Amino acid sequence: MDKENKVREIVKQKFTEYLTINKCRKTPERYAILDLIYTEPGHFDMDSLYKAMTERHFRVSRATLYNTMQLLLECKLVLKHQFGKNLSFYERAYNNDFHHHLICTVCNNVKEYKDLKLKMIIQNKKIKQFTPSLYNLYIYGICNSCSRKLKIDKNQANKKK
Amino acid sequence: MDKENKVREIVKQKFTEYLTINKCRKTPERYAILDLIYTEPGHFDMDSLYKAMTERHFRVSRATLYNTMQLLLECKLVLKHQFGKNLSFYERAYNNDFHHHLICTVCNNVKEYKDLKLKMIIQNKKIKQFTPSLYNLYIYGICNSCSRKLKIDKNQANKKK
DNA sequence: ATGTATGCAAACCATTTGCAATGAC
DNA sequence: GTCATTGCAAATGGTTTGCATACAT
Repeated sequence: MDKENKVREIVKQKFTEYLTINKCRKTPERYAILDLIYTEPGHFDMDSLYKAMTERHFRVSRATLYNTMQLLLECKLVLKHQFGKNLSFYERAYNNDFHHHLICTVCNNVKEYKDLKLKMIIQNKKIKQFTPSLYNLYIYGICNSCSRKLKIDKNQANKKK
Repeated sequence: MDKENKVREIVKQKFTEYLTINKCRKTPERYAILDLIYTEPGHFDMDSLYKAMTERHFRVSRATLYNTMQLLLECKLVLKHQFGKNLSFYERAYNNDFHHHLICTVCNNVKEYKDLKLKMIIQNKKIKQFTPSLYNLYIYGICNSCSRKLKIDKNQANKKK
């Protein structure tokens, strides 16, 4: 069994545990959604997940998607993000190297940014009167390809003068 | 002139500069919104801002509120946050000590968390192929008053056994 | 058998948009 | 006088909800 399949088995077990403890039913829809989420890394939104489910010939209602996502957030198998826009993004949480996020304010692209040292510093912070469970660091700015384009635009504007 | 009034004068000047450079009109609505935002510290959402404007007997449409907020975000006089919920929060940016955010996942309260050392570490990070302009650190967890309540609930559950 | 979870469609609600009227320049 | 900005009301679009049906237990 390759590593990816092993991960999918493990998260399935974890999900089963969670559903059992919380007296929730183990429906095929819930497992199908979890499985799809763990077939590909990276961020996704609800609409693309909905379409991907359909492509897999396992159509579920949007209501069920949201319901299941809520469970997956609660048992920390999925993380949720909101990068300034009015749209939520999600990503798998298990076996996904924790990373921060770089968001380009020009093209809206999101890049992962891994910094183990920074991660440790934030995680080891002792905070008064608060018990942290997870955190998100979003760094906004301009990515290289956008800043290159902006430079070219600027040069062309100067030439015209 | 007290300090608060001075700050309001300065941000007004900064806004005027921005509007001039970008050839936008200097409407009373825009200045009234900026002024209101800078009369009180802390986070606010659009609805409370809308109501506060009305209370001040300066009613503006929601469209204008959103329009103006966009300008204020662009000239960095206001910061925008999304704490997991489907609602945006804002806060003044000028003369507001930069801070991180602690979000209680039980009561949804948001607390400011100031840590100068952490701030400096994050701000001084050199990131490859990316030019950062601002960042948000959101720490999710359970606040003290909620964890106290949870403990009491747990004890009462045990007594019943 | 019981009641939770599903699909569907309608409702919700923050935000955006189109357009006529206003007013900054 | 011109055209950006406003207010209004309608539209948008992601998310939630209510309810009858299906199905996990």
